[in-house]
Amino acid sequence: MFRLFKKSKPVKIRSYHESTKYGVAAKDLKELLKKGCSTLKLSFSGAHVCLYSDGTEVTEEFFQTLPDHTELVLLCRDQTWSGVVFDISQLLNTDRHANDLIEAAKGLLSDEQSPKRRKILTDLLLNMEDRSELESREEDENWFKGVDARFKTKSAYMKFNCESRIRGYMKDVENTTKTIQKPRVRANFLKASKRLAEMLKTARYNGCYFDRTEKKPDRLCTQEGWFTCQGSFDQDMCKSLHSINPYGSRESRIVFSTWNLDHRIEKKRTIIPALLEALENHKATDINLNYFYCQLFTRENLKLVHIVCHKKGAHNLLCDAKMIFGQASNQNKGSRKAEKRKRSLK
DNA sequence: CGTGATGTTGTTTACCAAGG
DNA sequence: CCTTGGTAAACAACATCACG
Repeated sequence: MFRLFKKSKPVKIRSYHESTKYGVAAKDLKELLKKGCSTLKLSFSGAHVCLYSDGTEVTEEFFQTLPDHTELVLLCRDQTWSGVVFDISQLLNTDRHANDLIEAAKGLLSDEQSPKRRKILTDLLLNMEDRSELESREEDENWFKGVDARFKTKSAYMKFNCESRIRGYMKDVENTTKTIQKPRVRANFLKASKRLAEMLKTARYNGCYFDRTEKKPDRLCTQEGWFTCQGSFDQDMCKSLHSINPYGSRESRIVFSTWNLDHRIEKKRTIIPALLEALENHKATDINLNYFYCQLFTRENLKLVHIVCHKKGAHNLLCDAKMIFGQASNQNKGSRKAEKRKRSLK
């Protein structure tokens, strides 16, 4: 007598995108595909199955030899599953397994000899041990190690850090005053410089850029403190997708200090000389100081970049000649133009 | 041609002084 | 007193120029 019924084999099956596993019993591969496609709502045509663990394709023959409850992945036409690059999305969904993962990585690291593997493990740990949700000194003492005692919260420190960088730019403007020979120009420049300093002070040195507690358009980071590299001055965006959260750990905070606020139109090579030249030939009141303020100190001309995206060579960008003049008499015209430009940039 | 000095781009740190 | 703001010194990478 023929064996009419083969015994069904129970396996666990999941799809490419969803990590939820379903138990399915089938007596052969065809039945598995049929049942699998229906539970996972996938198209039957072109569907195939492989091992979750290492991506080995499951044939009819191979299927019969599988142990019960083997974990399998049901793939559509053209999809492949690499067992080595195992379920990355699950790794990123770390909140649930974060502590286990951290412990596991620390364990591996403790007797790891290969520098490359050490690097990978330490990078993983650096990103997993994210304390960015903590804000005060009491909550995350380690983050504040080496930070002046006057800072009580991370945001306050980051804000100061930003202010101090931007104050440095103002310093450069002030310092050029001393180098000017002609007394008339020098006096004009000093006046302009004083006015710029006033404007900057009113704006609180734009410290809001690094402060995650600031409102949306004012901060450069997310509410959690994530900053994204804006790409080198001549690129629209960063190809390497650099990102960092200095609020996350002491180490990230320190590494963040290597990130730069890069002037697209360069401060010393271009902006300051342009201001100087304008003051040589024109009355101070004819100059659109607001334009210079924006180029020197605001995100209109500043890009936050990872150090590898910070090009230190000449940028060869010029100030907009149309914007340099006409602050008072052409105020309306000028600001309308500025609005127009802003809109067309978006 | 390479090399060193100088000046540009930025950053951090320690320290000082004025003011609430 | 602590906070705030400013300064000076140190660091690193790159561009440019003069010199042997």
